[in-house]
Amino acid sequence: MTGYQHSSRILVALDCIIFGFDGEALKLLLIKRNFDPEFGKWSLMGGFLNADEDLHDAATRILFTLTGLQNNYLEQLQTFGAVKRDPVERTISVVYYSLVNIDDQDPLALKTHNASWIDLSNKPRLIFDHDQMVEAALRQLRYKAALYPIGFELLPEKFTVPQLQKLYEAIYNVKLDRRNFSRKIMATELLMGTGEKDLTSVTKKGQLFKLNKEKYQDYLNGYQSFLPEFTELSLS
Amino acid sequence: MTGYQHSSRILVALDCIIFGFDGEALKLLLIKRNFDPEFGKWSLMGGFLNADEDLHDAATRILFTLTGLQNNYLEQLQTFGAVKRDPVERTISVVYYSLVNIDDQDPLALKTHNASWIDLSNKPRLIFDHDQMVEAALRQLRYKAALYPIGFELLPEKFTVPQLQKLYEAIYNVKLDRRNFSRKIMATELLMGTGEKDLTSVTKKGQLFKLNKEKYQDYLNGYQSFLPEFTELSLS
DNA sequence: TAAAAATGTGTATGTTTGACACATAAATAG
DNA sequence: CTATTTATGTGTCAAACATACACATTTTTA
Repeated sequence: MTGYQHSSRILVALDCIIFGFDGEALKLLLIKRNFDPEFGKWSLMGGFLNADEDLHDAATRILFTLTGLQNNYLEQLQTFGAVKRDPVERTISVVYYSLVNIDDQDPLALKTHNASWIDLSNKPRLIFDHDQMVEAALRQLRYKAALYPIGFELLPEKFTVPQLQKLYEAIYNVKLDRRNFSRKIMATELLMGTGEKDLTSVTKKGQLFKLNKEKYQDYLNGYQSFLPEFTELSLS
Repeated sequence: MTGYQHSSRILVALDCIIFGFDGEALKLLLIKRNFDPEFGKWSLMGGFLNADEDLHDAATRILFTLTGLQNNYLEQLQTFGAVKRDPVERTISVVYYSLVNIDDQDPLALKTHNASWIDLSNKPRLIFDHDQMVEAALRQLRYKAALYPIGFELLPEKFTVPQLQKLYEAIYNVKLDRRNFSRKIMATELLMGTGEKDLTSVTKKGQLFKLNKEKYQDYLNGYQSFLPEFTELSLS
């Protein structure tokens, strides 16, 4: 609601949780701060909302600054607004999370911002309430990836079924049965065979697939759900 | 992220989507504005964030102002931040949604604010981007009610199984099979029989149940999901 | 070249969902 | 007050799905 007598104006920040996948584990793009406040500590990438900028545009800008990427999956997560969350000044932070292909981003931009990809399992303590943000983002990723096939945003354009399985095992931190997983994925009709084989990766077997874009859109639009039984794994 | 050179401070509003259930249909508590701007039009209840106030506390305050209720289910939904969403001044709005027992609230507070319960199906056009907010809230309610038994927040303390079924039919806008629904609900072990029968409502039959608080907590904590097959209905 | 590991396809079993039958209790119409 | 209609409570069955596991083939490694 708006239009009431104005209360005080408040600083609006954005923070981005950036997920990647290296074939084995889920990774986060984190910053070792070479600026104040909290110099030397780890944090998420963030920035402030400009007065003439849409919220989503601001998130896109911040993501672009760090990765050089522009067309990634980017979704608003939640807004954190405890009074003392930032000890320096009262600031609320609108948090976004993004899924990127870890191989695509700009290494120079990473170096400039002193950023690196960290295994989720090795995550250092982050400043302020950033740990809570990451926790919430992981929960949201787990929920969303169960109903929509957004996991593909973390993979290269072409990938094998076992690669995809490893991704889902990393997201949900479970071991899955190869045969059942394959059958289920194939039933979605989301994959199109390329005829090629994977010659690049360490494991040089397995047929390469890519996404069927139309089917993919159908799933994103919610005409059917992706792996609904995974919602069970999304809880807690 | 915080601690960068400050950009401009921005007005932070909150808007509340308040859901109720009258035994037949899902309802929204809406305001016919008797103040500017947009005098005479319908909107959500809202207000501004104070500088010394946690975000969630502000939402609680706004909900209390309108309903006189304090311990309702209240969850943050999303933050709306398009530059021109409020034509008067740049304002971002953090949106919360709440589930209340429609019989519990303070009729005086409603009158004071010119608020009334409106059937979701009869919702008038709302100001600004409030229609989008309602749409997002309904989607979130549908998702959440599938995995967690939060629907009970909309019912009185004691209720019958058919009442509960009507609620879920209203939330998901579907017709459900009485026998299958009953079986499934009973399997959750969430209901405790009171031995009483419903003598108050129009329909004077059916055993009255109340929530098993411990089981309820287990479900809220995500140790198991509530009606997972409903996630299918949450999509789109 | 042989052994080990990863891959692709297939089958059987238990559980869950969704469609439907029947009996009983309560409300309504005459 | 009684008959009819409506709402409620419990049960059964078949189809769909999830899970567990077997086997043959290909690729990698020793």
